[in-house]
Amino acid sequence: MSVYISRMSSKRRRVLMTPDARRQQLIAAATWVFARKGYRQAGISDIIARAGVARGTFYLYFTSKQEIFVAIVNDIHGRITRALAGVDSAAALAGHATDPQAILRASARRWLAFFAEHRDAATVILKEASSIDPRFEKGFTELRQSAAAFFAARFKRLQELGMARSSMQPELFAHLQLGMFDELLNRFVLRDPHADLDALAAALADFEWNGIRAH
Amino acid sequence: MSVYISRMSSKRRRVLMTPDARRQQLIAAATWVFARKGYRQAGISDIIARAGVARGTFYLYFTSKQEIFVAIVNDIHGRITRALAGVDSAAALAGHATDPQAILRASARRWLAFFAEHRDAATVILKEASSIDPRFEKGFTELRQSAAAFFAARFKRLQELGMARSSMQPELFAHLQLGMFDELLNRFVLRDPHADLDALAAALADFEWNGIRAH
Amino acid sequence: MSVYISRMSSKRRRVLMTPDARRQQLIAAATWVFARKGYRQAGISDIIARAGVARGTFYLYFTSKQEIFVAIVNDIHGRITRALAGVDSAAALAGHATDPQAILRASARRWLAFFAEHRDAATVILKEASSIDPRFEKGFTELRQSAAAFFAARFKRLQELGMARSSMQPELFAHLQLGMFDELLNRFVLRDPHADLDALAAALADFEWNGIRAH
Amino acid sequence: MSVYISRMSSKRRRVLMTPDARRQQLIAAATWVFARKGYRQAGISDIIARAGVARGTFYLYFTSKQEIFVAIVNDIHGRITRALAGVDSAAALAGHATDPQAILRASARRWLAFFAEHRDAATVILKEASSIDPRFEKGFTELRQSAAAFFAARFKRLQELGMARSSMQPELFAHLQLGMFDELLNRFVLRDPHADLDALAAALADFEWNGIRAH
DNA sequence: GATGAATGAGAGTTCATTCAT
DNA sequence: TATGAATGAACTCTCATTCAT
Repeated sequence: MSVYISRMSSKRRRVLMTPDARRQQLIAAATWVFARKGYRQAGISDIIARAGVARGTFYLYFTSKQEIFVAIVNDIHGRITRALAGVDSAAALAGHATDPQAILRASARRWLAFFAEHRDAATVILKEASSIDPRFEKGFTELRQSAAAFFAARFKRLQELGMARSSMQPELFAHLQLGMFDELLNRFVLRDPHADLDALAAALADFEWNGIRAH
Repeated sequence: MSVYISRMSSKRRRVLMTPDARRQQLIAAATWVFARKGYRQAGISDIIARAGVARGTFYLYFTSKQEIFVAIVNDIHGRITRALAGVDSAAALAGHATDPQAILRASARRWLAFFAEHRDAATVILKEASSIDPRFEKGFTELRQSAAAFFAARFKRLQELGMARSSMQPELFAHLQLGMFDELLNRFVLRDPHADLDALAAALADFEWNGIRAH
Repeated sequence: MSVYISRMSSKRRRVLMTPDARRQQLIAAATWVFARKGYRQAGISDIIARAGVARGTFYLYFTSKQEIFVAIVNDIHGRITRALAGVDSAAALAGHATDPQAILRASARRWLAFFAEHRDAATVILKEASSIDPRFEKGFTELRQSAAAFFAARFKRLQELGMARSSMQPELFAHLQLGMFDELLNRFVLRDPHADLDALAAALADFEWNGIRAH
Repeated sequence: MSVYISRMSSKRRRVLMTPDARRQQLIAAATWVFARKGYRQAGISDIIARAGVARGTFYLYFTSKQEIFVAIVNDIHGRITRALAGVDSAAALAGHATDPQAILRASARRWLAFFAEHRDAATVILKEASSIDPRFEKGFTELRQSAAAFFAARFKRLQELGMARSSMQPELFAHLQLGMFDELLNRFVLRDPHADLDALAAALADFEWNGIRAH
């Protein structure tokens, strides 16, 4: 029965695209699939079904499932790196240079927005980052390292300006911040398209700046 | 090839155990395996090899790979629940009731120690918690919920005592705390058997209590 | 439609065998298949269909198609080596020690009979020996080397006894003999179960001994 | 990846050729490829890469991979047929008409030289001749038949002249000769561009004429 | 004519699960 | 109860062939 159904629905119309466009299309499809099924659970079948191409087409652009995954991670890494460059200068330009908490808030807001915009890619990263597959270890480590280094550097600047306590280790703080981001993304942002990013960013910055003590 | 080897060297001695003991033995083996390979990478072969049991025996105790995974999560959930009951009272008993930061520190210290003691189980949880598999969603959600609720409740008590700022939402704080815990465990505790738990707990409590502002 | 047919005819009865027996059965099936289809053309499907086992069963005994091929070649190599040991002594025992042509004839007869008995294996060797696949190069080279060395050694003995011309290089003669054997097998023996091996062996020995000159 | 490389470096210049020239070019490329990789290992990709032609172009000249293979075999068959016509007359012209061994030697020398000159084509024939593929059976059988018939006819002439023993069957001798040729080509000529063809031809003729008996 | 992106049947392989012993 | 040989659906990947440009 399913044989007949597939026979009827198949006979795909051949659609030609430039290699670059097809590649991007496949990366998009794979991101979508990986975000929903996870790397191992997802099959090439899912990806090509989503992209609407034949099996062989996939292997015209990527030599393996692994390769497209790396391509996705690199793609995101690139976007993040580019975004990173803009975050601080943008925050500074916003004229809050003298208000650290405002800087923290603006920065957090931008990060949350960035991942909200790249929901699927962010999901892939968060879901698979802890996967044990050693073939991907490198990509994820670099990604996380980049972020941690960025946060640590910014914190150090605050310390040098005498604004942040010098008793706090920058690297440790960077990781705590990463952990909080992960959780906020996982819990609130990625699950809810209408999450109030402003409120989350404000609360986070407030906590980071003041702690929980009632002064 | 390996067939011959096993035939020659093993010829497993039938070790009789009570059903409960067998079950526990299998859960322990599976925990060890899942922690190292991840749920999907790990095969039944790995588990039975570690347990020293035949293939069929596994299915005498668990109807599927999925089921033993759920059993592991439930097992841990139980341990955590039991541990949770002791954490606060223990902290209180320690006589720091009047020093909130000390309470936070002692509590964090206990949590870190708990997971350090259950390294493999903790690894399984952290690695697979973000797995998308909806069959596991429930177990993980409950686990996390339990922890979040516990943290939120404690924070609320601090607020009621006028020790913590009332502008901070308990639920949000609970999640931030969870995120920081995850990261500390992942980055420092689970990777390093000799991690300095005291220092980590102290730093965490200090940050939670004071934030990063230079007062 | 074929779906239904296969559904009806499938549901294989599960037949248990000892690993050794199953292994031999698979080697036999693969030899049969490779002899008829050639290594690359033949699929695992053909082998398991012939053996009447499931796909997975094959991989229980061989890790790859390549491996079972090597197993076949080794199997034959072993048989040949064992046969080689018997050929000459047997020929000598036959009491023809003083009649070189009779020795050549008896030896040829035995060789032809050996390959006639292992028709499929012989076919595999002859068909695939010239295959370019470098993964099999070694096995075949050894096989051929063994045979060539054996022939060369025997010829040298004849020379030392003053029975064979010393102007003929043993190694070259060994190869010429191999070439003739190949052709006889290919043309006459392997294609025709009723080939007159006595006649072929006699003609070959006659030619080797006397050449074609009318004395 | 290679996609980018080829895009950047190639952008193939449309080289216009007459259909016949294209066809020959493709046959040459395929011969080269098949000789090195074997029929099944070789891909259309290899052939078009060697020919510097697009995928579709190949199918403009040959309807299938199989067809170009047949074309190669026919091509060689034609060359051999043409060469055959010249061999004997040439040998005769050389004035050795009265010395049968010299005729054998000269003939062998010419054959060896012919295949040495068409090394790749010869390799293809020898490697694939034993391929089981029934689609190619015909071509190879004809090829071999032609050669065998030629050798048999010449031998018969020697017999009629009373120079060769009449007890030797011409057809059998023809095949023995073919077998020896195959082996010499395979072992010595095709592997070594500097093989001493004179020596090989002399040794072969000597053996054929005199056998191995010490007279 | 010529191109090369696209196709999809079919290959080899894996592994959770079953069942004869 | 315990065993481990056997199963087969599902997976990743290949490549001769097609066809829109």
